[in-house]
Formats: sequence, C-alpha cells, structure tokens
Amino acid sequence: MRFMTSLRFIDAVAREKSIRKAAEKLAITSTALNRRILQIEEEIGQPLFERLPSGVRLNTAGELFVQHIRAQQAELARVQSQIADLSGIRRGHVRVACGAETLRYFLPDVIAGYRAQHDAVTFDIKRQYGDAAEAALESLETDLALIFDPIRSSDFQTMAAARQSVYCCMSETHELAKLEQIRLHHCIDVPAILPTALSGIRQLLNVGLMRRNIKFATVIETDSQEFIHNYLLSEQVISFQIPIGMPEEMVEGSPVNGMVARPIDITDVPEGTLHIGHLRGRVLPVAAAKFLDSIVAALGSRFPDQLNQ
Amino acid sequence: MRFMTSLRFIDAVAREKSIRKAAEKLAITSTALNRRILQIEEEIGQPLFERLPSGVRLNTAGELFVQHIRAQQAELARVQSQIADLSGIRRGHVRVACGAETLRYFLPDVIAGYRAQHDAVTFDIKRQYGDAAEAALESLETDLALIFDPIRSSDFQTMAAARQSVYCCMSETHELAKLEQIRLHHCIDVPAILPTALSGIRQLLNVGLMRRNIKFATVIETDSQEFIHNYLLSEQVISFQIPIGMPEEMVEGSPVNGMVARPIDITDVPEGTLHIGHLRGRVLPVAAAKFLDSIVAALGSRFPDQLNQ
DNA sequence: TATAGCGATGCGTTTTTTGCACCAGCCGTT
DNA sequence: AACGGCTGGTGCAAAAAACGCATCGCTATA
Repeated sequence: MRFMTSLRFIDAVAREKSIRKAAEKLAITSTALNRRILQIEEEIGQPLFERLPSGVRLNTAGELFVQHIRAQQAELARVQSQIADLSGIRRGHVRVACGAETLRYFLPDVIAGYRAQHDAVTFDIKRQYGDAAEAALESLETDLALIFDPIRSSDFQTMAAARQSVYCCMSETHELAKLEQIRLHHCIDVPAILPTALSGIRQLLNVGLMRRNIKFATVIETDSQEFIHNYLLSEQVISFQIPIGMPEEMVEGSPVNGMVARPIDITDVPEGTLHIGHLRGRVLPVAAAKFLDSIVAALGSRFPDQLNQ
Repeated sequence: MRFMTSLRFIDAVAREKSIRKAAEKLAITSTALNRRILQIEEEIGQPLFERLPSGVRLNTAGELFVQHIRAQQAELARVQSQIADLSGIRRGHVRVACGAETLRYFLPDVIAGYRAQHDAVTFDIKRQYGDAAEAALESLETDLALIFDPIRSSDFQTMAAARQSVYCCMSETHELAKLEQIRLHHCIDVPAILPTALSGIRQLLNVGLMRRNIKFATVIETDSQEFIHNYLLSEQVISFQIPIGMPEEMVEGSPVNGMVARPIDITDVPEGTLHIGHLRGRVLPVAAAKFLDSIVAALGSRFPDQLNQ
C-alpha cells in the first residue's frame, strides 16, 4: 500500500525509538527515513519526535498521531479484508495472542479446521501473557486474544469464556496417579515443575498454596510448556495444566503417551476462566471475525456447560 | 497532507463520477489522475470503479473503500485539531449544515461570539435542507447540522433541541398585524409568500392547511429567505417564520424595520423542533466539539424552557 | 456516418525520492 | 582530556516516480 509508507515509517520509528534502527528494519537508508519524517512533521506543523542523543522519542503530538496511524492501519486491513471477502475468496490475515495452554492442542485444531475451509487466510500466532496480550490488543498489534487470567483492562471485550479447573499432570507410574482426585496436601514436598509466575495456572496455584499455607518442592520453573511436557517423562515430577491444554481423553483420566491428569479439588485450587475476545469497540476484519466465530464454536462444543455469554 | 493525495483523488473521482472532470477540479491532467487510480486499484488487487462510456462509477469494493477514505479524512482532521489544540492555539475548521432559519440571526451571532475567543478557527457554512444535511453528515462532508425538520436518519445524534412554533410575518401596516394571534382561517385568500416545500416551516404549514382544508393565495414560492424578507416590505403579503429566524423583539411582538410577527395558534399549525447534532458515533474534532458546546449554550440561553436533553 | 466525450497508453520531461559522504552534538571509555 | 561510537541532520548527484502531451480505442449521440 503505497500511500501508507510514510505512516508505516513513522510507526516503525516510534517503535524502534531510533531513526537509524528503524531504517535498517525497513531496508532503506537512515537519511531517506529521516527526511520523510521531517517532511511529515512539517506538514503537521509540529514535531512529532523529541530528538535525544540516544535516538528519538514521541512527544505528545506524536503520541496522538501514532495512535491515529495504528487505528488507520487496522481500519485499512479491515476494509481490505471486507473487499476481498465480497469477491468470494475469503482472504485475510488474523493475528492472535494466546497463552501457552491453548497453544498446544486447541488453537492448532481450530486453525486447521478454519483453514480447511478458507485457505487464503493466514495467521500470526503470538504467545503472550495476559498483560502483554491486552497491551497488544490496545496497540492494534493483534486482533484476538485468548487469555487464561484475570482480565485487567476494561477495554477487553469477552466474546466467549470457559471455566477451567486445574489438573495435576504426571507420569502414569507416579504415586499420585493412583488417586482419583488430588488434594493440595498430597503434593507437599512432591517434586514439581511449574510455569512462571506470570502464567494464569501459576496464579491460581498460588491462591491455593497461600490459602493452605503449603509449599511445593519446586524443581524447575519455566515458561516453556514444551519443556514441562517433555520433562514429565524423564523424572517423577508433577506439573499442572487446564483441560484446554490437554487431549480430551487425558482430561477424562486415561493415560496419553504415558502421562495422566488428575483433577485437583476445587476447594483447594479455585477454577480460572479462559477469556476469548478482542478490543472493545473495534470492528474486526472479516477474516478475524469469522475465525472468532470458529473459536467460540469450538470452545462451545468442547465445554458446552461452562460457556458463558 | 502529502500521503493523503491519492486518497483525496479517489474521493474526488467518486464524487465527479469522471476522471477527466475530477482532474480538472484537482488541477492536474486526466492521465496523471488516471494512473494514480490504476495504481491504487492494482494495490488493492481489485478495480474500484466501473468504466462506463460516460465516465466511471464506484463498484461495491470502491464504495467500501471510499467510505473508508472519508472516515479516514475525518479522523485525520480530528487528530490534527487535537494536536493543534495542545499547542495552545485553538486552531481548526468547522463545517456546519443548517437551514435558512438559523442562518439569518442565530448562527452569525454564535459564530461571531465563538470566533471572538478563538480566531484561529475557520468555518464553512452550508445551507441545506434536512435530507441533504443528514446525507452530508453521513458522507462526513459536514461536522454539525442544525435541522428544523423531522429527523429521518437514526444516525443523527441530537445534542440539543428546541421546540419552535410558527409565526406569521408581515408589514406592520398589514391588516392581520392588528391581531394578537393568528388563526389559519384568517389567512384564507390572503396573499402569501412561502418557502419551498422542502422547508420545515412549509411542511408544518401544510399539516395545518390539510387539517383545516384551507388554501393560501400563494403569490410567490421561493427558497430564498432573503427574498421573502425584502419582499414583505414591497407588498402587503404574509410570510412565515420561527422564533430562531427572527430578532427577539420581533418574537415579542414589537415591529422591527417595519415588520411584525404574530404567533399562529398551535391548534392550527403544530410546533416543530429544531435539532442540533452530529453523526452518531463520530468523535468530532476539538474545534467542532467546542463550537457545538457554544451552539447548545446559545440555544439554551435563548430558549431556556424548550430545551430538551 | 460523423462527432464528441470517455478512459487507457507510449514516451519524453520534470519533480521527487533515495543513497553516499560528511557534519555537529552527545555520551561513556580510555 | 581525548577518543570512538553513537545519534540525527544536510549537500549533492543518481535513481525513481510522477507528470503532461499526443494519441488510441471505444461508445453514445446527433
């Protein structure tokens, strides 16, 4: 989109906080970029950036203008998607921010199902914790977010939600696997591998641990679910997961690849809520809106009882 | 605004429905304009215009895109206004659509008062009947509208309203001037000069005439209030006006420049409502928003009892 | 059939944008 | 204090884009 270049450039400089760095990313020389910015500042009638010895920074006017640029870009994407839509081919690009829980089984399934019908739609999946996901929605960097977490911003519009209780995962040979339901006091001093403190699961666990004044024997703390998953097979440790992050058979108690899941008593660890939604007041591009419908439907069919709204 | 030229050009072509005519208005050659359009169509991936032997016409995609362009232009204006605002100087441009009634005394007063405080704000005042004014709001050609008329579109957001009853205006030497209040039957066969059928006043009159099955002796029908005003002094005819279109002393019954106004019984001719507002959901530029406040305040001080909302 | 109006296109010219080399200022290190 | 490394800004020539002119093919109208 030719007529957007200058605006994209300004956005890039705002993000990089440096003309030279932005120029490198944009594959042009810094002088060309510099002049484009000077030119637009002249047209606006005011500088948009403060010049610091270490780079540039948006001033108030620039803040307003960049906000406008981003809104404008999102709007253009929406219109383009709408135009592409009416030619029959559902074309488009959907940007999703989600936690690690939905990344393993749920999202791949939904996306594969969606792309089977609309193969001209491309995706950008970004793993982000709740706060970051909300920020990404607000800066229009992402269209949809799946957040298992308390929602902090009132600008988040939930389109579907599912309550999820925490399960304890381990090798099927683990001692605790014999129990039907796990209580937190069973886990005292049991070696555990935990997600980072930013994760929604961890926050729910903390509530239980605080309440019962219990501590795990935390062996490893990591933000990689992949790592947790693999490590469970190598050592007799426990970890934690929510239903959407597991195959259905596993949730029902059957072992999958040598691992089993057992529910934790919800009097010990409270349920959390998985929120699916977008920025309040934003009109999504056609592709994103349709994909959102898919997610909501998939969530509804997998968790028919627990679906709010 | 350099980066808007291509978009402005497309808007112009859409309005003119002809590349050559638009090119003339834009002071470039038709070939240059044509190529810009071809280029953007290529970037979009689809044609935006249908080529007819007599010119061009927007297709569905073009309709969507032009709508986006106009929204985008309005947004840019708003952001620019906001940026100018924070530098202290309240700069900006306000576009108002209004009927003839408010054009005579009310708007000049309000605008003069506003410009006395903010002389960097410029105005564009367009006289338009209700339908046209609403259309102008929707195509973002205008920011505010003052409509004395039934509001047709649900996209019109009324910010203030005042009920206005119809008065009969005439030379102070006219026979009917002796009456304190006019009934429609007094006017039978009295030579009258009327606004066109599009005017709100005329529509209210028609209601009364239909109801009582009365006809005026319509001497002249014109859309020029200026003409009506001048003609009243030259011949013994009656005409009609609402309070906001008259000086206050005249509304109270005193003669002004040899003319008087007498209220018409509202059982004969119903009251109408003057609506002041903007396009629903639109965020106005700073200047327009502040000016709207001024209008609302002025209306409130002039018609304290009749103000809704 | 002739004509006038429309959008599209080839080509030479003008305007704009870009890249290179270089400057001035600031900062932390030597 | 001097240096090197970083920043944004500028003069100038080359590259690229936009433009205007002349002209084509087409259609509706007279």
